[in-house]
Amino acid sequence: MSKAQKDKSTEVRILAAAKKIFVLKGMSGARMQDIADEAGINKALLHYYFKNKEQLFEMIFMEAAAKLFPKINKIFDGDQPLFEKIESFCEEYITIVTDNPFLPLFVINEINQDPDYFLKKVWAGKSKPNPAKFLEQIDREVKKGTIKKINPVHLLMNLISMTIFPFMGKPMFQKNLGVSDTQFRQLMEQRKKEIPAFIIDAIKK
Amino acid sequence: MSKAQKDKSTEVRILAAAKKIFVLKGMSGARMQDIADEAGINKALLHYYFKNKEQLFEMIFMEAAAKLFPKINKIFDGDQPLFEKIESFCEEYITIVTDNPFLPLFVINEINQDPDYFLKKVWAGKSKPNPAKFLEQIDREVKKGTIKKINPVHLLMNLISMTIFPFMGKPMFQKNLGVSDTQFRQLMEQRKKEIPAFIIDAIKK
DNA sequence: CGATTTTTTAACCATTTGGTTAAATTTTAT
DNA sequence: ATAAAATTTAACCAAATGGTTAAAAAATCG
Repeated sequence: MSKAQKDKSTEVRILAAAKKIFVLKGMSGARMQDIADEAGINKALLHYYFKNKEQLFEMIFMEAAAKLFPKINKIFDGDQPLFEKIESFCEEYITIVTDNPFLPLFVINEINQDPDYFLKKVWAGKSKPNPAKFLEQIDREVKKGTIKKINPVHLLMNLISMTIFPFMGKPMFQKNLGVSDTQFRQLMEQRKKEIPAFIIDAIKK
Repeated sequence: MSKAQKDKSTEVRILAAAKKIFVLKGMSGARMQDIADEAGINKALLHYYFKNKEQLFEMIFMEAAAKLFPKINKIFDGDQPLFEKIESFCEEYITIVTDNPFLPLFVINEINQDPDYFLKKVWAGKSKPNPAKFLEQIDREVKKGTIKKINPVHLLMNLISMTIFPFMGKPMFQKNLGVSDTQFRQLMEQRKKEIPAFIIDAIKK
């Protein structure tokens, strides 16, 4: 059992352990025994708390999705000016993901495994991202002449890519650039300002 | 048909099938039976050609890595001016990945599973990316005053993120933006020019 | 044709894995 | 103290899975 977990309640410990293992290994790579070990309990007790792997996985996945998406939606759907929206998105998203660095790859993987399951289960109802408003906002700024002519979809992709990808490519970047964990953290912290500045430089007239 | 060609045709079918399954499901999610089915043969023959899953996986992974990395290295290491390098990278990389859309997620996943294995096996020797030259080149341009002041690492991350991520997030983007496969292909084609233009707008003085 | 190689069939094995069970033990709360 | 709940132990099961085997059948080639 990892010492960070020994004082928590059993159910919380299991969920934390499951999150760690699932997020690290994915649904098919995760072993119930690994989760039990990580939680410092045995398999029997694990099944005493959670019926089966699928149910446990779904809880973890939902929690992950719930952590990643609603805040984005709120920003995209909000009434801030475009540049402020971009700043808010980077700020909030990088903050979340810095504390949960493996979530993006985990979620992207599971979406790729079964896009429809994801659509049905996670985006059932209100939590579904609605980038329409954000896209229209970009379009309006283009037509007003405030920013350069750009396809809003590309701008959206650029924003999301620059914000998310470095976390998924962390080991690659680290091995390649010789960056320590602390340095990586600092880089991501910088990107909260760096990305908005970069984008605004790219599109402002 | 000669003996060697006969061998090769079945072997090639197996490799193609293995690539499809591994890249879709990952190492732990892939089933040998699925690969055999996909290749239109039986499990016995599959093991007649390939000793075990690990060996097969390694061949596929190496092939994938060999497809993705050496070309990048050549561009980063080349003698083109900075802006041309950025253009070449986007052009060539998007071309490769358009024909192998699942490779990036596959490779990123396996790197995350075991960064050191990757380092040792794939980047053993010359094929290891060496972004140093590219980074220094950016630094020189900054000092020359040709481009705005920017941390070269952030610029590199931005370039790679914008180029690679949309392929990994394809299902997400498609579900969210209502984009068909053809439209997605067109978008990626556009990004060959869009990303360099975006970056150059962001950094040029 | 006859020898060799490829492929199938079909059974089989060992291990892993998700999951169960029942009894015993420990902890917690009343 | 005692009942209830939490936890362990340890064995077990069934299905999935990677891998093997031997013999037969089909294709290939000299």
